[in-house]
Amino acid sequence: MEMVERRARKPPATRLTVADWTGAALEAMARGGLAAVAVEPLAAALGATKGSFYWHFANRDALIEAALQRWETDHTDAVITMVEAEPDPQARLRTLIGAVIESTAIPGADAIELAMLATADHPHVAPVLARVTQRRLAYTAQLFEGLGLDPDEAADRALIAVSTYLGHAQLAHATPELVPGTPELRRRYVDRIIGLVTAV
Amino acid sequence: MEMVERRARKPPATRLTVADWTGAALEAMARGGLAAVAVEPLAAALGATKGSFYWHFANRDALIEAALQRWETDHTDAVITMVEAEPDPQARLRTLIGAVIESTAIPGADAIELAMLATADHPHVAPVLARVTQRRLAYTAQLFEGLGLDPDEAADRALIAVSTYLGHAQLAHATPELVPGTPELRRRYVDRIIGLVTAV
DNA sequence: GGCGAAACATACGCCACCGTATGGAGGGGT
DNA sequence: ACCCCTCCATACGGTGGCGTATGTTTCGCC
Repeated sequence: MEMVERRARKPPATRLTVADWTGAALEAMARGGLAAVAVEPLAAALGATKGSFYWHFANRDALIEAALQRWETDHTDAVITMVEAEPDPQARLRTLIGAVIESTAIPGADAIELAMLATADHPHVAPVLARVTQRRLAYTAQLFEGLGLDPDEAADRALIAVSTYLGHAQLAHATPELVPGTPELRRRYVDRIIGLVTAV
Repeated sequence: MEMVERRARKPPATRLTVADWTGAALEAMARGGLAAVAVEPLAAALGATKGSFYWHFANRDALIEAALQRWETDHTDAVITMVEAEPDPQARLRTLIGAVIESTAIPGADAIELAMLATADHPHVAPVLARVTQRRLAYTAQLFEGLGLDPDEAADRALIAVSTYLGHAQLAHATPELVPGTPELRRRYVDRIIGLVTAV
């Protein structure tokens, strides 16, 4: 979430940077998915033309690759570092699950991630998705091991927990009316998830 | 899964029906998502031209609507009727979860559903998705109530169960290497899911 | 203050797809 | 046998996006 901010933002009237393009690409992806990462619309949104774009990038694919890479580095461990502030594994797990469930409640928060899941087949998306998921699973399993579970059981529960998050994100996006809508309901819901997923 | 089979299939050499077009649309959707439901490619795949298509349908949107409606009716309660064969609620829940998890292991089985989730914003997709999800949640909650849980708790657990399925389907599609790969591992995994989700 | 390169605009050809217009084939009914 | 209505092919114009080619500005720098 860095802010390079070379000059003005909306009507640049000045030169654009690679970060401007990747940033616009990620915004477009959040709104309309990978298909919305199109050169000419992005140029229009930035107040420029394709001439600018094709100086900074070889083609559309290069932009996609750069944007995804930026997302991965910007995004990785954003939650985890927050969770690590908690003392014991139990509290960490609650913070983690609470945070990710709550994130699905604020509209557009997981838009890029949902867009990537929607385009998981894409050759540039797949490896990013695999790495992020792998990291999440490993970290979550580690939390469960901290609760005293053996590695097998911890791995399975991590898979269940991550699946539950992904499915909830999907539901919150596709059918928000079928998902706990108030903070209190969500709190109760998170409590029940934790209760089930940490059951002895 | 009916087979109308008017005449020959691949090189029709005869007239096409609405079902031919919606069927081809669903196949294309399973392979390439909603974006792959394109008139001219479909016509080529059916050995016809656009002239045929625009006689049966007003436009591409009408085809999408018809295909989605067909999917919803063909698809609804396919699993549920199988589950209803089981005697007690406990066995029903196991059959249900086992079946849906196993379905994510056979490639392309949930392709259309994943494609719909990937395009949940589409005005024709959203209501279909909402209805199907609503039915699933209601049925799953009913199963949990059959186990003696009060409605609130049953609803929450149904949401958790459905979310877990959706997330698992997502993972199995995006990163199949991170998901239980053998029938034995999946059996153990399903057992653990059931153990957690039915915990007292 | 002029020069060269970096950054951008303009204009073009191309492709894939949508939708329309219009002209046939082909089979049923009488 | 004819006709008509169903079904389909052909041909066309239009749109949106990709990539290239080639000017044009703007800046750093000496």
